[in-house]
Amino acid sequence: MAGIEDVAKLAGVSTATVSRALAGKDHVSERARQKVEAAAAELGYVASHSAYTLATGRNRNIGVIMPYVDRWFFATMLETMESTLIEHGYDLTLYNLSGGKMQRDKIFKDFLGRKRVDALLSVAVNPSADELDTLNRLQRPVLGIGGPIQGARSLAMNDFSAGKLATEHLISLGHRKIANLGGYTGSDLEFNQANFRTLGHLDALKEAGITQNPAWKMECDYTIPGAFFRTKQLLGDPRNAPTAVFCNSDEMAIGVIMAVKDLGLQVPQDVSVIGIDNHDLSEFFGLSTVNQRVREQAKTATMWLLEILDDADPDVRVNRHESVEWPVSLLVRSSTARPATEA
Amino acid sequence: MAGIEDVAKLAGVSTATVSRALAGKDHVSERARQKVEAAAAELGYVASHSAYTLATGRNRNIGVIMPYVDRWFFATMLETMESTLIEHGYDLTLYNLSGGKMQRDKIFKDFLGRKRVDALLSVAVNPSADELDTLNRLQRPVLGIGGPIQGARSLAMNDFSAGKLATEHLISLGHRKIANLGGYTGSDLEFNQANFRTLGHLDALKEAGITQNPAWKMECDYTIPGAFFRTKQLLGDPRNAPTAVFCNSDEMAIGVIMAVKDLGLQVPQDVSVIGIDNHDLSEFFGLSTVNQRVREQAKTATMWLLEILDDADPDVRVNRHESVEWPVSLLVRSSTARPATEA
DNA sequence: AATCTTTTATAAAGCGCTTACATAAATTTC
DNA sequence: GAAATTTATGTAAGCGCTTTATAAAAGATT
Repeated sequence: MAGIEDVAKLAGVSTATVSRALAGKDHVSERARQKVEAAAAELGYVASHSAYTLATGRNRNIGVIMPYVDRWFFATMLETMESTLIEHGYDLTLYNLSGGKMQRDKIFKDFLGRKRVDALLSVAVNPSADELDTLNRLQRPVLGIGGPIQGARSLAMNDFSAGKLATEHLISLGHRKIANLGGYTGSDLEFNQANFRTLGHLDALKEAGITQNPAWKMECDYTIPGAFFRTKQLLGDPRNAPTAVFCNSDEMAIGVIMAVKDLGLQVPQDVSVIGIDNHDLSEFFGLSTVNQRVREQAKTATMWLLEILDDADPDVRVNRHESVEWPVSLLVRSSTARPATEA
Repeated sequence: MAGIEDVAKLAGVSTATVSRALAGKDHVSERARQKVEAAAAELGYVASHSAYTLATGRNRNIGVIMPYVDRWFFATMLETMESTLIEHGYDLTLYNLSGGKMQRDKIFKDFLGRKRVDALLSVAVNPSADELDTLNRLQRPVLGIGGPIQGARSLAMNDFSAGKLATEHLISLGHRKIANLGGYTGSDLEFNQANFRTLGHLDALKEAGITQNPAWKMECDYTIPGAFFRTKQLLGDPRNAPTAVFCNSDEMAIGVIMAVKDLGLQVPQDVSVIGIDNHDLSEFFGLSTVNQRVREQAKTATMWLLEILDDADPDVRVNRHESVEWPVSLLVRSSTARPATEA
């Protein structure tokens, strides 16, 4: 494979000139630049990335760390981040935490320390104290998205407010009997940022003076089947059924809609359903939701990180806690309406 | 940040010993190894990856190139590949082609040439002649999965056989009126390997002596909503409706099931439905399908690539065309049954 | 024509590791 | 116990680029 010396020889200049010409820098005559470009093209030369990195200290590579990749929210985030990064000349190295504790440890201990990435995009991960320490030791910008990261910047929607917004919509329609499908509250590492949406929900109920039936606050695994079976359970006894369900995610809301239909009931006539996310399938299901514009969010975060990286001022690149709240909005479709009992 | 010299100084040995000790190589005394390990731990030292790469020529990094990431098949492949790679000490760099033609060109022209990856896992991509050329010039192992790659190894199921298998199942149940939801056949770059499943379907019909109503061979975009609306169309006229639908993917099959229910009909009593994939949601929908065990497939391919990379014989690492067929099997659940008209 | 600027090109010094080769220490063999 | 062998350690030469200091060429100024 051709190296910089081959190009220099063919173009009849020094390697320094080749380097400058190809990097688009000053102090290269037009004539030399053309010769170099022609030679590089002829040899199919592309500068070795590791040599570039070793010489400059720059990787042009961003690490993305997320707890799953085969879920809509994460896959969508990832796809948008990748496109944005490629467009700006950056590679994306994926670190996926779904492989269990040992793998998670390996990623934090061995991989992140290798100085292979210029910065880190951390999507909805909840690092432990040790992991936080590793992150800080990296001395590289870290940007949290989909949830805050201690001691680092973050861009995330306010899960509490989003949950409150959704529930307030239901209340404003006249619903008083409102169920919630939320998340597990297991170990710290498993803690899901989205669980805060339930807190917002509860706050909205409290402000409206509504006392909730404890059976209507259900834990669920954020999947369609999970929500489906929970709903069957929830609506099993018609005398004690809610008139509306707020789900912490659209995927669960879709499961709820399916279950309602399966029971021979109708959405929104018999049960109103609202979720959070604006999932790609939500429009199809006519689901009312809180739109968190995942793609724009991912793009904005990625661009922000790139700006931080480009900043000449090293002080700016030092991490500081600087949370930016990503605005969300209610998106009313056809899955929510006034409760029938009110009519 | 600590470098190898710092560790050497602290441990009271030379950098060569540090390198050998940390790489777990021979010719290091137990005493020295322990001193080095202690020093490395104290300083939080991890070898710089670019220096390692420059010195050894190895990246310990695999490129994964795929047309989408926010679809179940691809996201699942990706997640499994990542876990498998991390487990074996490799990073994963993602190249996603969904960003359009310009981005695709950029990836092939600029990124792949950077010698940043040791090998490439190409998931269901159909490279053009030029792109194939780039791939070959890389002089790195390439393994196709989810579809063959010219001049390279591949591990993939036989889409033709899978389509045939699914349709034969329907025929063996007594169905003669069978529709198919398949893919677009647009430009070469957009060509979807999964479209071959339709060819297998047609072959099965032909062998059974069935002449298909041309209106029952429908193009569809491999999504749930797409299949939903196609099905409404297909079953709109009951006098001219098929008794079974074979879908090139489970996602479409799910859309079909929803549409059938929405029309007040039942699966499988009124319409049998079968797909291909064994999507995570297929069990929930009771969908009969051709199981292609995506996770095992991804893991097998990744391990194979790693073995090729580990092989001392450089001849083995040279690419050759060596297609391995991934076996699939029929998985009958409750969405297929004998046609009612036969009873 | 001689001097001073400005522009363009080069030589060479790293970047932080690995590893072949050289050397020293420990072990075995006669 | 000396020679031969094995094992441990160190020295230094790369790996393939970028970039700083330096020199050469070209232009501008007297």
